[in-house]
Amino acid sequence: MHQHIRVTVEAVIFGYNSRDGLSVLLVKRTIPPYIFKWALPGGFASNDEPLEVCVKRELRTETGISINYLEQLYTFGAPDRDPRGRFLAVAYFGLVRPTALQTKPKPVITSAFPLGSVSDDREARWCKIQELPQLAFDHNMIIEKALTRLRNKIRYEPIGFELLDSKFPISELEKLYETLLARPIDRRNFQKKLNSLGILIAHDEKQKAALQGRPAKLFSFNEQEYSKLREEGILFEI
Amino acid sequence: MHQHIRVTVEAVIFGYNSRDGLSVLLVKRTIPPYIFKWALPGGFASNDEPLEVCVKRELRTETGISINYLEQLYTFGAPDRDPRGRFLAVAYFGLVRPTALQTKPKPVITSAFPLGSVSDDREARWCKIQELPQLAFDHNMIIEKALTRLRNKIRYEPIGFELLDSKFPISELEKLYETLLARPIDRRNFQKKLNSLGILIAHDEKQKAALQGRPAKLFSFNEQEYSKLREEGILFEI
DNA sequence: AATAATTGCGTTTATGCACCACATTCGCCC
DNA sequence: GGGCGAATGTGGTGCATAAACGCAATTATT
Repeated sequence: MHQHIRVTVEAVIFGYNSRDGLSVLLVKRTIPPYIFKWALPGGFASNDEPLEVCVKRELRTETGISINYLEQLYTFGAPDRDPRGRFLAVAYFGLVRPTALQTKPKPVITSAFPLGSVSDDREARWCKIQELPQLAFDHNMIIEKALTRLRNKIRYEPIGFELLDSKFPISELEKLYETLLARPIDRRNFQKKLNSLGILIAHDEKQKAALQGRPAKLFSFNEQEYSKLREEGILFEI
Repeated sequence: MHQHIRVTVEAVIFGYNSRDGLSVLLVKRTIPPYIFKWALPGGFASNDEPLEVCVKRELRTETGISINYLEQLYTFGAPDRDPRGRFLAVAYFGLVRPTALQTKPKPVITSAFPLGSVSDDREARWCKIQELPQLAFDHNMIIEKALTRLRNKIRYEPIGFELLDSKFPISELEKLYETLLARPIDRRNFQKKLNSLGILIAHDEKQKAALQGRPAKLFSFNEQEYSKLREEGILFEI
């Protein structure tokens, strides 16, 4: 008997800012099944492209978002996960900087919505992780898996930086970790740890427009130093 | 244009003993492409089964090995990874106990061979990871990925136990970790750590047939206690 | 009975983490 | 301008845990 399995790629894209916490990028479906339901951006895999290229293309056309980090998450293949028949979903997991969060994600097909407008027929949006609606297919489960991966991975790989602007105050990084790990972190020990690792580059600039209090120094992630440490077997751990 | 992507499942099955170190289960291909080359056990995904069920079935029919732990590893989808056309390989990652390593893996496929027969033209075997030949397709790369996963995972999840007999001396576990992490571990601290976690059950039995030296007490993994600790947020770390 | 090998348990030293104290630098208000 | 609130930068201390090391106990071998 001949094999008949179709393949889609899906993307769980996380964004973060200190006001809203963690958000996920969603698109509204325009065709059945699950028409008008929110879903993960994604679509059919093409016959000749690498899977990762497919995801990036779908993301670009469906949301116009430029991603900062992308890795494969998991392949979902339950026989009944799609009413149309047997579908594999190769899910990816991505991160964007806060600047991408501020701009409204918009399909490139339609002309741009004015920034900040909230129209009911919009087709892509950021949704806070705590406020996720019921999504199409098994997409809630996919996000759950991506969240678990994110929470585990930031503890031993420096991917948290990918969720912040390239220059950031340490307190921002700390708040990010507190949000994701759901536990308080000692400000001073956190700073001391990062300083002793030497994977931060201090800048002369200072944070502008702090709401109140002393403006913080800005830092950026020292990728060179990190890969050097990695080779020496010293690992990042929070 | 219509999508035409076929799907296979592949399994990287690891076995361990203190004499040979880590080994991988291989099967010899009997059809082109790569005919007579060694490859990972696997095959076409069926239309209506969950992927994991497919892998287990293929493993049973191709090698007769009973596996002890199985999880999804990664989906390989480079457009040129199979000369026959576009193929996705959903790779799984599994572990067996040493008893499975001692018995020669044998295909149960054809009715031509009686079940227990061990013919010289056998098509499945264990291969030490240091002695891997060039395999069919991208299977060397798949094993590389599985190895990385194994080495990382044993550090924070108790899957090392799945590579040992259900009752084992602590020194066996320690040697396993030394082999996989490729660094020496202090015997006494290792033992203390496991004892303080309380995830080992001590047995009255002692190791039989030690080559020399004092026979060691036998222990087994306390799954109940481990899942209890897990719920309390205390995690396993070596 | 001496020796080698390996296990089991204890002691000391170093490191990391929770917690405290205080100076510094900004905005804001009087 | 000076005091105040709020947040950042930097130093330090005590405790718990991990790393490093010592040594006796148990077995096979000779």
